[in-house]
Amino acid sequence: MKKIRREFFQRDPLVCARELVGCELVWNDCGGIIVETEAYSVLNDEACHAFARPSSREFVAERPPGTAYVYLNYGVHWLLNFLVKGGAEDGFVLIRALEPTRGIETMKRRRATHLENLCSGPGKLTRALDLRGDAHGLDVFSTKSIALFAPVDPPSIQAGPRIGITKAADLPWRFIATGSRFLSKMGPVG
DNA sequence: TTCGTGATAGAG
DNA sequence: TCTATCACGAAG
Repeated sequence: MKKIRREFFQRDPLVCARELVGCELVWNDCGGIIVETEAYSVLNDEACHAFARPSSREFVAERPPGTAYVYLNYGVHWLLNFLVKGGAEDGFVLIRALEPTRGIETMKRRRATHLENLCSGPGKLTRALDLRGDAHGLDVFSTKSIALFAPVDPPSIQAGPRIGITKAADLPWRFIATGSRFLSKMGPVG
């Protein structure tokens, strides 16, 4: 496992989203292999926060690529994204599911459920990791508590439409590790 | 299928 | 102030 570099996030959101699948995400003592992501672009993507939110556009302008963008959804769930900028387009990658690898017992204590269900959703994984709003704005490349590692053997990846959104729902901007048992929705591409 | 929950933005 | 909206999950 090799730590990924900042240049990783200086490409198109779609490329970043695709290549983050297979990477290991570590938050303090817990973590897992990313098996599902979604790309969001600040350009012409109505589903992206930056489309309608000035504070989000400001975040994009002021922060370096690789910054964690964490927000509360539906008043209940924290969702983890990474800022992508410096390529042809700026955007975000939403982390949607993990295959748990580290701190599994700790995560199970937080989320009393079996392994396949532990991090199989964007709100579930932040809960399992105990990652909350105070992680918002942390730079992956200068913060000890958060880290990303590149895979030794990149997995086979499939693309499909994003989940749970109403705007621009037709774009195939969701990426999954083929055949993973740890996805937010089952089936090849949801 | 429903419903809770809270930050945000834009209207009044 | 108030209200609509939102990339979800769990119970039932």
